[in-house]
Amino acid sequence: MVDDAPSATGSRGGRADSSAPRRRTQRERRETTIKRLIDATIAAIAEVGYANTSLGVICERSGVSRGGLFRHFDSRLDLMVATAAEVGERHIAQIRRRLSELRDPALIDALRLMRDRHRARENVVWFELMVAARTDPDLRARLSETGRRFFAEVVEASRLVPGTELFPAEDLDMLVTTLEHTFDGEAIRREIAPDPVAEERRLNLAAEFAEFLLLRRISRTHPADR
Amino acid sequence: MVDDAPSATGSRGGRADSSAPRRRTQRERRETTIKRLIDATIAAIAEVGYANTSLGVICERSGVSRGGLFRHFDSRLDLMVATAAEVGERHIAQIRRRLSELRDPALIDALRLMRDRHRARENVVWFELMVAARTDPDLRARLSETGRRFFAEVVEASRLVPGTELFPAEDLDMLVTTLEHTFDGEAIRREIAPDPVAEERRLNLAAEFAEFLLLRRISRTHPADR
DNA sequence: ATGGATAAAGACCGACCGGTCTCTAAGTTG
DNA sequence: CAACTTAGAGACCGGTCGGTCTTTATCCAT
Repeated sequence: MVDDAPSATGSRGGRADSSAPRRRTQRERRETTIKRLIDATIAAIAEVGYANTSLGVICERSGVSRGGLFRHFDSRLDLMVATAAEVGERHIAQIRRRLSELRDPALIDALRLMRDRHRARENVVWFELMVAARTDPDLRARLSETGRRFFAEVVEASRLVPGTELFPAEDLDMLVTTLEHTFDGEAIRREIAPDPVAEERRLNLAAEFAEFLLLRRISRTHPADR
Repeated sequence: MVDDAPSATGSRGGRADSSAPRRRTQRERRETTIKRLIDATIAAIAEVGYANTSLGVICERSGVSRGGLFRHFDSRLDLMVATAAEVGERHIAQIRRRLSELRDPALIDALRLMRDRHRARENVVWFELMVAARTDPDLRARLSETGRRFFAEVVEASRLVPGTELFPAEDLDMLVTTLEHTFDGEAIRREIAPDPVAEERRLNLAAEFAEFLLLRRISRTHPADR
């Protein structure tokens, strides 16, 4: 029994020992633990899938015990729902950030960005959760609220791409959703049957087609030559 | 101990008792059991998903015991692979059959048929298996062989649609694959956020995209006005 | 009929699952 | 400091999982 260190009364006084586990508030403890749990859940779902992401692997990866987990989440489902919300937010944030980094992006750039984002961890996890929700009524019920908001935000974010202002909301919604499906499907299939040539062709043709739709809109809005 | 019925020597002689379990060859026994197992697996995956389709539920639904199952399949994985092959064949067969029922179908009819097929059991099961394969190396390895053949056959079947002869192989392949992704994604999302209006609109968009590809090709082959 | 092979049944096994419970550690409040 | 609350640890539980094994039914060849 060493009972070392003068029991750390010195939170004040600026002790030089920086390696000692700094004192944290309850709120900090709580939040970092929750973050570690959700991060571990995201990583696990991306790597081994929703079904194989057991509480055991989550605890192992996060370094949090079962007791710690159940302090913050009442059930596995609750943790999964929180994870869904988190990946949704990150996905949107990433899209907005990268889109604004590109100044005045061409359609093809925006599409490529979208495709890349759909191959990224956040969206893969969201996809896994969606697929799991199809056959899990509880998850489906909880996810549908999150889902509708998420879907709407994706469309909203797409408004950052120049040219989209020409589309009425309903058209843009349908178009963006279709692209999401396309890139989701591509991301899955390339795990089994990769086809980089077709991927590139698909991207280019999607851009051309979108361009075509835009031009058509313009010529209808301004029936120029007559 | 009743020891009823004269031990059924009378396979010959046309006994009127039709409810007695007719005598079957080993081959018949084997094949019907296998069929019952695979049918049960298909139904279970469609209803409760790949992960929840345990051997227990398969045995329950099929009325076959564990012993019976393991006589014909060495592992759950083997059964799943066989199931994948079966749904693949059925999917293709259905497409071909329905496509040939429509005499000279318009593009939009073919697309609607395709969409319906992607909502049907066979394709949903195939989709579940694909998603599971992403995070299950064994399943992925076994499915990739089946998959490539299956994907090729889908494209081949699409040649039955009038007009497709105008497409070069690479364009048609890309187009059909894109449509598959689109309808797969739509089929999943409508479980959480159904949107029938957008679905109909999307169908038209798909038709327009196909026509766009054609026009584009023609205008390049015959650089008309100059 | 009889002996041998194949088909099917179901009890059984260790591993792992989600969730509970008890106890200790750490922060908070007076 | 002491009393109290919150955070976290980890042994533990009943249930289910994929897979094995022994036993019985059925078909086939002779």
